[in-house]
Amino acid sequence: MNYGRELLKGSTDTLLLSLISRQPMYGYQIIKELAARSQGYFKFKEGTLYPALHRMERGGLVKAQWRRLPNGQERRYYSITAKGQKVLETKRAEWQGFATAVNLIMSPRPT
Amino acid sequence: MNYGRELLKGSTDTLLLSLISRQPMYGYQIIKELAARSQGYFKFKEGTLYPALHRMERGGLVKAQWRRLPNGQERRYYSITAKGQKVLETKRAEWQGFATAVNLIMSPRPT
DNA sequence: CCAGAATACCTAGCTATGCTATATATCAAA
DNA sequence: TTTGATATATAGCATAGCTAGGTATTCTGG
Repeated sequence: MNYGRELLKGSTDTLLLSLISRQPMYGYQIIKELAARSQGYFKFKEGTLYPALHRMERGGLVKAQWRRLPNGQERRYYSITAKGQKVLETKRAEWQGFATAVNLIMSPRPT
Repeated sequence: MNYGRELLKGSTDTLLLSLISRQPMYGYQIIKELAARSQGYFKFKEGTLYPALHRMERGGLVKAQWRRLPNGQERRYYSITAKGQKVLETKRAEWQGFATAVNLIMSPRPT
C-alpha cells in the first residue's frame, strides 16, 4: 500500500467487514469510503480489494448482489452475513490485542 | 503467529529494532523479552526471528557480534546502527499513522 | 549418571496476500 | 472526441511469517 509496506496484511478483512457491516457497499465505493473515513490514509488498490472481497464471499463472510442503475451502470453490492458478523467481532478483538501488545513493546514502561 | 494471522507483517522489524535499540540482545533473548514485555502476547517463532535479523543485518540496520560465555556457550548479540535508528523513527511514525487510520475505520465518528 | 528440558542458532520450502499491470466497459465533460 | 472518473476483474510477482526440520551445548530432576 505504501505505508509500512506490509502493515496492512491481516487487517484488510477487518477493515472491509467494518465498513460493510454499517451498510451494503460496492467495491469502488468501498475504496472511496476507506479513503474518506481515514482522512486519505487508506488508498486501497483494486488488486487488493477485489480479491479480498471474492475471498470473503467464498468464505461466506459477505454476500454479493448485482444492481443495475437507471443509466445502465452495474454495481456489485456486498453485505455482511451472520458469519461475517461473528468473524468481525473476533477480528476486532484481535486487532485490539495486537495493537496493545505492539504499544507495550514500542512504548515500554520503565524496566 | 496466531493472532490475526498476518497482522505481524510489517511490524516485525519495528518491534525488533525497538527492543535492540534499548540494549544489544541475542536472538533467544529477544524472543523471551518480546513475550515478557507484551505479557505473553508475542511468541516469535525462530523461523520469523532469525531471517528477520539476518535481513536487517544485510540492510545495515543492525550489526552482530559473537560472544562466548565463560561456560562456552555462544551467543550472537545484535545492536542497532545509526541507520537502524533512523529507520526505527520512521517505522514508529508509520505505525502511529497506521493504527490511527485503522481506528478511524473501526470506531468511526457518527456519519 | 542419564534423560529430557532448556538454551541457542540456522534454513529450505510452503503459503498467504498485497501490489503491479493490464483488460474491459460506461458515462460525463471539455 | 478524447480525457478522466466510474466500475469490475485477474494473472503474475514479491514479500515475509510459519512449519518443520537440523545441529550443538548446558542445566536439572530422578
